[in-house]
Amino acid sequence: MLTKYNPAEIEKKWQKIWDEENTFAAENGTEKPKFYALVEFPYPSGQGLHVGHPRSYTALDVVARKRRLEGYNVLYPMGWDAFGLPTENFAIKNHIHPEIVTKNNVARFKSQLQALGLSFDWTREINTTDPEYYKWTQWIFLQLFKHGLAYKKEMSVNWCTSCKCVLANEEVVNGVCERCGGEVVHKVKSQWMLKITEYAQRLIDDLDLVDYPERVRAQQIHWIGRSTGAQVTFQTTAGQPVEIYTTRPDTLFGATYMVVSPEHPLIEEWMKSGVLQNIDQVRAYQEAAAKKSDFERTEVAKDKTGVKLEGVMAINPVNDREIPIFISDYVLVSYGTGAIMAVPGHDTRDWEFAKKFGLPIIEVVKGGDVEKEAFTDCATGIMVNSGFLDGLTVEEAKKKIIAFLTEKGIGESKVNFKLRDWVFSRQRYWGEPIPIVHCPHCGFVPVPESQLPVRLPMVESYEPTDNGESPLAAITDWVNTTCPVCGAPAQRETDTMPQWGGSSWYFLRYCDPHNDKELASKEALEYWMPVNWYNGGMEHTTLHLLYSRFWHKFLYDIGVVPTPEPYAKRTSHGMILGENGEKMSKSRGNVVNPDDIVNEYGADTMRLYEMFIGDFEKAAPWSSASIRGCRRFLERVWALGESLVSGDGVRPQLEISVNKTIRKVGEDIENLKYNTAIAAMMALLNELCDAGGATREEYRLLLLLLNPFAPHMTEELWERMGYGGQLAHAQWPKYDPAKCVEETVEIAVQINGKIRTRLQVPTTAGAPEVLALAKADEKIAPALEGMQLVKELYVPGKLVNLVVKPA
RNA sequence: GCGGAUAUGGCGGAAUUGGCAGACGCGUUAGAUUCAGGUUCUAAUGAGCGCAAGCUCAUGGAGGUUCAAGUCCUCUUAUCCGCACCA
Repeated sequence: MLTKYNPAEIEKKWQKIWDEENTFAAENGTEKPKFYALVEFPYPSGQGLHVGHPRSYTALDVVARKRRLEGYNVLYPMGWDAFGLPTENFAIKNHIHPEIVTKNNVARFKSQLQALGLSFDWTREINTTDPEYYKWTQWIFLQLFKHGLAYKKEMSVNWCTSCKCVLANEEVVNGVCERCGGEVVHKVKSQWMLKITEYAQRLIDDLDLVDYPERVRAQQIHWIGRSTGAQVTFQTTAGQPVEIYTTRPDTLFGATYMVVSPEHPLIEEWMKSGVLQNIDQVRAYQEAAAKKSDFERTEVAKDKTGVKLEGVMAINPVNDREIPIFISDYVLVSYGTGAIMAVPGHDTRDWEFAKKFGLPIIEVVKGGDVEKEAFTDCATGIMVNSGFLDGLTVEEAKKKIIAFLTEKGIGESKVNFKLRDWVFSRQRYWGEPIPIVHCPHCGFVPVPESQLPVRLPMVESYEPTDNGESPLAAITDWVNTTCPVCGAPAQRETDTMPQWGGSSWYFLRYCDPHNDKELASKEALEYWMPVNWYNGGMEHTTLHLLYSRFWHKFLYDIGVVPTPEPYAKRTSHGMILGENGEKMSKSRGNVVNPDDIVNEYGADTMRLYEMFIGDFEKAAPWSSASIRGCRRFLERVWALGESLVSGDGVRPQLEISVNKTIRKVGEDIENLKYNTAIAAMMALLNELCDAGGATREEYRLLLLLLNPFAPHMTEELWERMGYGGQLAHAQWPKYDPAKCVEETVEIAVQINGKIRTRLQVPTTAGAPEVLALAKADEKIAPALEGMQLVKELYVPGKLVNLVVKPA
């Protein structure tokens, strides 16, 4: 063969062949076992591919390629999550239509991905901005609407002043916009909402049905934030009762005041009815609270503020004591009932507030010093100053008080979630139009399914407006329509969906991407779902991952999909950092462009390096020095093929190494341990070189093992060596467990836990035999002289430990 | 503050149920080859002591359990990620 390894040439060659032959196309409706591998489809940004993308894509490509060799029908698809703000902003700035921008970006991304030799089934490529795709995104929205899970609500929302757009709670990070870092303020707007809260419990419970990493599980559970407590009714001197929520109903006797959020609706009533005496003061506080941005609100979270409501008192239902009512922004209108009973003795926030406003602090659980700080540790305490609860433990008191409240009809046990409903409206152009018509007579009317998709109108200007209206609102001949029910003049909904819409079900579309009758056929879904292995970033844990589980559960409930969960197994890769250990970013100047790496070293080296860089689940800094080691390894593999040694099959002295490597590479790939799988292949290569070269069969096995990582090079060598057919259609090698065991093992011999010598013993030797050998050893025997043998241990295949003491 | 994780050579990282710490790679050093340089090959490479056989110390820190601890327990420090007035 005697040619130099030239990745540029052979990579192009094989990419062309794979493309022309559709080598990696998945088949619907075969008898073969299926395997559905999925990676998060990218947002085709203007910057092109990042070196972080291939880490995830290559990892599952390795799995997908291995599964194919193992005889599976593999679905490993790719597509584009192409709606979104950066495209729209770029389009506005450069006066190019977002559709064109998207097309260009997709073309660039696709060629970059293809240059990496990823075995995606490109016949199933999808694009969320394709009307044939978003038709079904809209269809799902209509089903949600018809089942009462999509509703419109006047509410205070997060408004990004820079994007000029509403954000979901999940999109607000540290009080600023997750995407652009812009200031987020509150704005009261009428918004489409999705009732994800209806699924809160199931989104927690069904985590037991799937295989997710602990950190993902924990983060989702924490985000959903279930708590159990009680809702209790407090009467007031003004007449109207106030409902409060507490997780500590046992401390009810210690409630010395009440706090309601500044937005609590009862305040308006008390103003109107005239019972409230300090209206001006209360108004001023409400306005100040409303004006604060999310950022300020979290910044100044330390110091408690508030105003007492003069003229109205609440009545503690267990002892009929009148207690004052305050408003304070430490109570959130959106959680629980927007009102709390304050127990300063046993809640830190209440304690701070009570100290500041000079309110009484009553100890109701013994064990702390409530004058010094709130005693919140409820596990140990015994109830005091609590009437009929005195002497009980906290747990007993909780049960007893809830029984008491329930019997009197003034309270009940109650579960609350931190999870809020999903704000689903965006006031931007480049998104799926929400398929609803506003009719003055009929209200919100769904667009008939036969009229889907509601296409985005082609327009000249799609700039966001300062008044908070969608740019679509200005396109009157699109907005004005007729009511599908009564035929009267009506108007289209002008808000669009958030980017999370299209990505909440895309994995279903891959099963049957060209279906124009359904989002995917029943047969296709039953065959392919659930996704067997889904890899993606941690940043999507509380956004995409939660949203898509919610949509999927809904679709399951209405009989569209066959599984309660979309993804059987989820894994998460670590980030690839810049060479300086910091996150890669343009401003830090540490960005590595994958194109440059492919050009300089080839795609196979790039793939191999990204899999070898470190623990797959952890962040790892890029190293331009280390990547050379990967290229060197491939060159050595190449060179090994040039001088095969004669011999049939695997030579006896290499049988064990070869079998062990086959086992290790296979197992490591399944366990996300790509780095050690590669290390094992490197070790085998070293051994083959030490043995003077590889036989034809040994080399063939090495190429098979390496193929998922370096598919082009191994395919080329497979052809040159004439192993027959294409490697892509070959069979993954099997190992013989009997041949993974050496004939002799090296045993460490310790005296009192310190290693004295090493011994070769037959693998089959039993404990007495090995111990006898050890004790007779020339290094060990003298050391045992005059000592008393207290204990002798033999760990099979590992070590002997002789415990001695002076006789 | 709460939740999750991490800490091992100069660097990235290995290490089944507790059982020989540092696999594999990078880097470095020496030598060989080629030479304009890179490439390639061989050897060495945790630290300290020793001519050597060898010894001692080493997995963020301090204790503990154990014949045996990177691994288990307690405390502690640092870093990263997520959440954060959620009653």
